[in-house]
Amino acid sequence: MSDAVPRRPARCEPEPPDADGLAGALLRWFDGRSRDVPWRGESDPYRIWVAEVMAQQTRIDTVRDYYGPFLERFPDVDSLAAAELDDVLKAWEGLGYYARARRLRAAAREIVSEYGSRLPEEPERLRSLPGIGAYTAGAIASLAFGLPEPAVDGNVRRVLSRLFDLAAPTPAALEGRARAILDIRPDRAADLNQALMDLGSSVCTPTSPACESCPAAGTCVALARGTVSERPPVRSRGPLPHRIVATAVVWRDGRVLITRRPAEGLLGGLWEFPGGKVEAGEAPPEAARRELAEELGVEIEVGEPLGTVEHAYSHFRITLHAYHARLLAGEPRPTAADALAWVRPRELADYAFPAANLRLIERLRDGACTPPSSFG
DNA sequence: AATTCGGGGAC
DNA sequence: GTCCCAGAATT
Repeated sequence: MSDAVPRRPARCEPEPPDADGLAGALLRWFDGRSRDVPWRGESDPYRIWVAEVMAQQTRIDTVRDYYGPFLERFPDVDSLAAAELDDVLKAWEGLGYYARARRLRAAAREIVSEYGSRLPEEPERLRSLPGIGAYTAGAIASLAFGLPEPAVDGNVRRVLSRLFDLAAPTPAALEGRARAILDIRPDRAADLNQALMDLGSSVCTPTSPACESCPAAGTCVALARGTVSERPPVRSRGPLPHRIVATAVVWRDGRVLITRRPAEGLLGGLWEFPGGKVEAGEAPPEAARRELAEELGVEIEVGEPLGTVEHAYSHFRITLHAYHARLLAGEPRPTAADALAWVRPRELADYAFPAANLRLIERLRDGACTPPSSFG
């Protein structure tokens, strides 16, 4: 792969970083650092796999809060494979990207049935499992099995883009550069991968990187050329769409109605209070009545507001208007949702909810878990 | 190559 | 407010 080899520089440009010296510099720097990622020191491939999936697009400090409890709940591949999806999602509640939890469980079942409950070592086989892409396959192969496989995450992409001053590198090009570094010390591939990631998160940061204290500053082409702030390029996004949503907390005999979202798609498999989009020119209570009629086939009376929640997702933001309500006619049947349940307020803690709904549940608890007197 | 898919922390 | 995070899957 020709991309793996740095091109010869034009005259009067800095020497290209030689992978040889670079690997040594990275390892010396890495060896002197405190090791604080939650799975550092782990040798169980299962536990490393769980950590890497949790870490996808998620900060380490966030993963830290979920990692221990998840492993306590699901200590090995077999326990995860045998678990109900609802229970896995509950352990994932608040982490986001809930397809990860569904795929993690699906992959566990495949590992049990196809691999005798042991993760395969080969990157290609890892890559074929649900939820394991190029990065995670390389991370597991190197961290758990010691193979010299690249693991290019967002940090490494930024570090390599700067070290080699690459304006728009393809994934294959980045993996080639990473592999060239690993091949110098294949015996320490895991440490080199982690050094590149750690460097990106602590020194070679997106804005105001600490180049003066970077172990690779001497061979960084972008630093020499003054292009660090342009590597990698930022692509600006447009303004976030804004959705206004109305939801109903329907009470009956001291229980509230919740519905489960379809497994696929946004917030797949999570529970929520039923409701939907407020159409133009529509008042939120009116929207709540219409949505429950359409989705559950019931007529409701909308009562006093429970509160309003603002919440931002990656690609849009919502304003959530919630109201106490009660049934007037009909027995709810899930059509858009794939299940429903009547639960006591304190039992809500047993179900996995999106963050915005958790804010509503908080308010229910502040209200002593009781409906307005008129809805008792 | 572009989109979808969460949530939160840093700035 | 914007950006980005130890990305994967789909189109």
